[in-house]
Amino acid sequence: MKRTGKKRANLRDVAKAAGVSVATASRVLNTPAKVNEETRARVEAVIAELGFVRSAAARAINTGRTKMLGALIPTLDSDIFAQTINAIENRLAELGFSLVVATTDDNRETETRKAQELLDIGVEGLFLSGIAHDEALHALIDRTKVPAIVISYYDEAYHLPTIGYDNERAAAAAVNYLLSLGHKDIAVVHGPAENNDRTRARLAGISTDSSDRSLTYFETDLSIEGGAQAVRQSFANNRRFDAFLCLSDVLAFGVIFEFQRAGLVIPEAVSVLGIQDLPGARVMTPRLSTIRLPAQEMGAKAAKALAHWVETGERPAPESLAFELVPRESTIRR
Amino acid sequence: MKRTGKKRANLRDVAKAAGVSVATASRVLNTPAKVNEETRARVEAVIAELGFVRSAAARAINTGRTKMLGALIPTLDSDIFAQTINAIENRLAELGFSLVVATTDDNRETETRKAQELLDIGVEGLFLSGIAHDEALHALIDRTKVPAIVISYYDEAYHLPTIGYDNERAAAAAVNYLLSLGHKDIAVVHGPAENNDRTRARLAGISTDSSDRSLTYFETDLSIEGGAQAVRQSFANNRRFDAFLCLSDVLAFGVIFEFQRAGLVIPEAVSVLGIQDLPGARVMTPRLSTIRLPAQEMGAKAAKALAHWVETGERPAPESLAFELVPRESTIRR
DNA sequence: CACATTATTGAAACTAGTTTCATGAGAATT
DNA sequence: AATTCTCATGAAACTAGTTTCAATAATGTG
Repeated sequence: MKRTGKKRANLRDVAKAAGVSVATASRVLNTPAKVNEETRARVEAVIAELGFVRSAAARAINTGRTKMLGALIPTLDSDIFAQTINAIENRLAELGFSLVVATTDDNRETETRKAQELLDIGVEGLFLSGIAHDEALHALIDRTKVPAIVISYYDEAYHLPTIGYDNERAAAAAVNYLLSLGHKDIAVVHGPAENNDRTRARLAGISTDSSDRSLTYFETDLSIEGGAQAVRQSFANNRRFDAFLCLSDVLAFGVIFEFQRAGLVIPEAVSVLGIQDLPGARVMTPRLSTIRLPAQEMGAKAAKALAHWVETGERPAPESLAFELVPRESTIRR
Repeated sequence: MKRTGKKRANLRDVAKAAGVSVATASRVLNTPAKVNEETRARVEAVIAELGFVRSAAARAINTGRTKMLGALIPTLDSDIFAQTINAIENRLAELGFSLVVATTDDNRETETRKAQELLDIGVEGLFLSGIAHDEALHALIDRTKVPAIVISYYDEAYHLPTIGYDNERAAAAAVNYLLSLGHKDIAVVHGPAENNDRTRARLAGISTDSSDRSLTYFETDLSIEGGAQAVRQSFANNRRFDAFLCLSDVLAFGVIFEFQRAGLVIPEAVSVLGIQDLPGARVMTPRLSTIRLPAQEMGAKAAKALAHWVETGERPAPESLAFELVPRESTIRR
């Protein structure tokens, strides 16, 4: 182990320099009201002088508190989680918690491993994305009893509290809107369904039980480029649709860009509908019609709920956040 | 404080149950080779049975290691940092470190406060964005001697190692490219300069010492909407330009969308150049010409450098990452 | 002025591990 | 057979704090 010159000052050093006991020095840090004003001033002066920083580890060992929470998310390299994580971090900072992020690449083993690592470093609670997880992760949560809440998903019946929107109903609202506009022949563009329960729930929401409509599925990368690819594939198949229902705004961006590249005008040539309402959606040309998911609100509520759970031991109730159809310029009646 | 039923098993419990000393139990965890095979098996069985998880805090208190690093970034709610942070987290995970993120809103006091909090919870190193920081933050870093490296910025002379690109030269390359295309009357769109040294460095790189060119500045929000606003303002002033130089891709997106809204065709009506090369840049229509900044590479290198510094005490050398002009469809010779 | 109450403070125990040092048992060397 | 060495192990010290308990000192009450 390295030893960078003189070691850091600890509470004993402070106590000695201030001529008090470690107990009193500790009190200055934790319950200053219980310490005589003069003594407190003296100790505080020494603390400043020595540049004393109390060890979080030693503190945690006694109180059992680390004030850290962990978030397991598929990736940070995507607008989709940015708002949520940002909102979580902001709210958590207000509540005095720190956020440790870990990305899973939508891989369940990775998720379980990283969850274990987060617990190892002492996080007091976990944010999970969606409800598809390894059995081992469930076992880990059961065994350690660590508070864990699920975001981006709402399912009242799930064994962990979920705070999110109902992906299935959001997707259903999306198709219904397109149907209400008279679209019959719809292309559905979605990201990988295999390991992504949010995508699966959305797919479930647009079930094709009626015969007066046709749904054609394009599974692609969950990215702008992925959306563009889906359109290129439809061109290659020489297939025209009334509308493109994109299960995520990023896909819709790619779809629109690719149609524009082909010289086609949205929404006259085809209606395009997204889900999410990313910041770019209302600025792009044409402005993207979409189902707005309250990412920010979700992050804030999830942060508050998990912090409260950790603080009080009271398990929060699941919360369903309302999504909202935001019709803009990329959809038109047919 | 809460007491959730029976408390968690600790090493003493394990030792007692296995009929060994805590020293031996500790050895099973840390230096299993030094323990007799039978004894080890017995202890391991007890560990599994009791569901023992060693406390990271107690461990950290002894070793002084938390294996956590902190990142201070302006915001997570922006594509700009997503790639970098994602790359950092990925690389760090490989190296056995966890990442704690803290957002600063480009506010220096917030940054200093959160830096202190990160140190309080025991991070062993810090990632900072850019070189504009509070004096108090510098003092904190000096005092605690915590390894800290700066990303998104390259300045060999800076008192902390910088790993990033030369914002000034990147911006210079951008103007020079526009000038080389014959553009004389250029609108420069940039985000808030006040608290953002990257923006300031980029502005410095496009100094207007020559008289055969004109630069008109639009300071706006660093967002897609901000870019759109700049264009609306230029319309309101009835002002036409040869080109829009956007000091960030997000601004360029907004600029292009707003021109398209006005029915103008890019690049025929006006050239638009960005800086960054976000994922959407090469997919949008028209594909955005930009200066590519190696965000991913930067994140990976920064992660490696800081981890190495923390592990070995060897301060890394500053690294300048090459930016690259990526001419695409949004610029044209005039 | 005697007694009760409150405010300060320190010694020591305690948190959950790691690590040093000493000891005893075998094994290897001379 | 005596000595040396290695291996396995435990006791106790140590990390850096918090907290309990007891002991003063100071103040208030009757």
